Amino acid sequence: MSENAPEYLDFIKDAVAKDVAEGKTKAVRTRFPPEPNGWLHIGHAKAIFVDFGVAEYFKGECNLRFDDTNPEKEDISYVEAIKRDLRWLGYDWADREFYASDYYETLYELARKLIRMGLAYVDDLDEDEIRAYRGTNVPDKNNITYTPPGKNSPWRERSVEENLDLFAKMRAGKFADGAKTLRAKIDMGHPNLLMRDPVMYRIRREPHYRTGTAWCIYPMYDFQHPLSDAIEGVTHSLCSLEYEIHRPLYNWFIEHCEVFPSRQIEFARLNLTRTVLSKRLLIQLVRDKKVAGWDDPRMPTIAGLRRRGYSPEAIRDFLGRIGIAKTDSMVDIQLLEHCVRENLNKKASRHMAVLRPLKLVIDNWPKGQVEFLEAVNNPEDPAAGTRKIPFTGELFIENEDFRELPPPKYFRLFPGNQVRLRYAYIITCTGFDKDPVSGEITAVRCSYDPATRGGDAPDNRKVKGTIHWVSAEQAVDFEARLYDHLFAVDRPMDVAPGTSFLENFNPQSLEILSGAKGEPALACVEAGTCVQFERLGYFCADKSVLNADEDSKPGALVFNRTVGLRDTWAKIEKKG
RNA sequence: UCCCCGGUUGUGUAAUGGUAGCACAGCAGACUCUGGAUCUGUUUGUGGGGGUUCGAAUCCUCCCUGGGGAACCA
Repeated sequence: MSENAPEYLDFIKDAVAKDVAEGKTKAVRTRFPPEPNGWLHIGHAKAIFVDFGVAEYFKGECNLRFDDTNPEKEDISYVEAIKRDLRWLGYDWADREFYASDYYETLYELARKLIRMGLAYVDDLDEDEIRAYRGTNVPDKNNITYTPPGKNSPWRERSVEENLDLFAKMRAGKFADGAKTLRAKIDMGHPNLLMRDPVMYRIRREPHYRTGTAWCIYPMYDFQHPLSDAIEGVTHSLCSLEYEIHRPLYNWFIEHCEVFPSRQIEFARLNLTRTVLSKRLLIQLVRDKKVAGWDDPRMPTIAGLRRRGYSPEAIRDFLGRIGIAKTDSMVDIQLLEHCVRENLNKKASRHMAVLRPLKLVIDNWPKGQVEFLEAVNNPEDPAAGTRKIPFTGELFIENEDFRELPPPKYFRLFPGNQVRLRYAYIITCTGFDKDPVSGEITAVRCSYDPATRGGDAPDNRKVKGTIHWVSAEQAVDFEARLYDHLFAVDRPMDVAPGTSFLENFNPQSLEILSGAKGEPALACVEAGTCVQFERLGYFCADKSVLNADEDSKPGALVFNRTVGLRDTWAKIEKKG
């Protein structure tokens, strides 16, 4: 699973290795803790790669734990989706599938333990009062904000007995939602605001997707997470940078609850150019109908990438290359694209397809004759074999492979020029038909050289251009969906204040071509399979996880462009 | 304001006091029945000042700069 693993240790493995060497850790155990409130995306994949990767490197185990302590947002459907994507990515958690919600009773007892130790108390302050007492930023007389020390809650010094009694009543539903909280008694003057008596439990009469109405109090992340780790014997709790400031609190709960000490280590989350990786923003794209859904092939979700044609190997290769560090970074999406190309180049079988068909007529071709020409399925993999493709006197070629007036360095078809039809014959362009009204070129005319069958030139003459084609009569029709980056700029979030990132949405992120033509073999490509259309790019027969009846199938073929081939010509043309 | 964490070519990431390397991108060339693939070559970097040291990306210090935090979310 760690193909392309670098030979050096990243800073996390380095730290874990030291813990092992010093005997602090015997068997390494990590965990991947998704909250079941959304779909997994490539950013999560990095976390998965780190969590499972570190465990694997030290021959330990990584648990899957659903961090489900907020009943308002979570749902079983997300659990299923997360497990599906995790498996697809190639990860296995065996029987170690856990839920923080299974720990509610233990967590409750640990909270009582803290109360008995005089380290937790029931507070009657409401939400706004808690914020005010905490000492959130306030503007002073010069309108400069500052952070004053917090003030103790008037309920902070309740007796252990009273706290125990009130906490039991909270659980029993004797109080209204939000009327009381259980708080850790730490230090209202602490410079780290999170240490100013954080809330451990809140009252919320919201049915939970797993525990139903059994509980009306729910534990908060800061209290629950370190203890869930402890319950599972997690030795290293790896998370993103934003939790760095939570670490003192994480350690405080471990120390005072006197439980198994897990070590939290933080690393930078993934950012990718020309897309967004935040659940909130992704939801907005779906809600505003900018994309067709969570598994729209433009989405950076695992399901979106899969539908786009990305393979798990390509994604893992990418994750291995970007490295792990504490620097906030913005990875160029071209690296991801490089990884798919490299992966698909090795395994995708080649086909010929024409996206924007232009009729090509071979005037000296024997009328009605059909020949079957041999084509290799994958030049990178001889074992993939060959296939026969029908060839006739009426073909479709790519519209952009013909120019009435060729620009400099253009070596495809133009009047008088020779090109090779891939695997077929060398032809010479003799002219073209033009609609006198619209000025549109309706057909290109040429003659073929019978001595060049298969595409070889017996006289060794140099033919610079080779273009792809499809025999008109035998062609299968399909719909091509050409996908491009979701956003037209590298950093979609960089917008003027008051404007939305949606301003940067790329209107050309999807182009649908309904009249595409392909060689007959395309009719049998199964939904979900990726192929290369020669000279065009990698395409994946559409397959959605949501509605199977929309899948690509014979008679209704749909191919999604995963990524185009490297296009040197486009660069030349751009430079002029 | 306060607290925490960062700054190595265009973008990521190594070098753990001892020759600043790798990948992607870029550029140039070779080869090619995909303007693909492959191969070769190549441009660009330690945020700044001071200090310690024979020697500093690395240690100290000040400054600059970026990110994060101040939810009864995770």
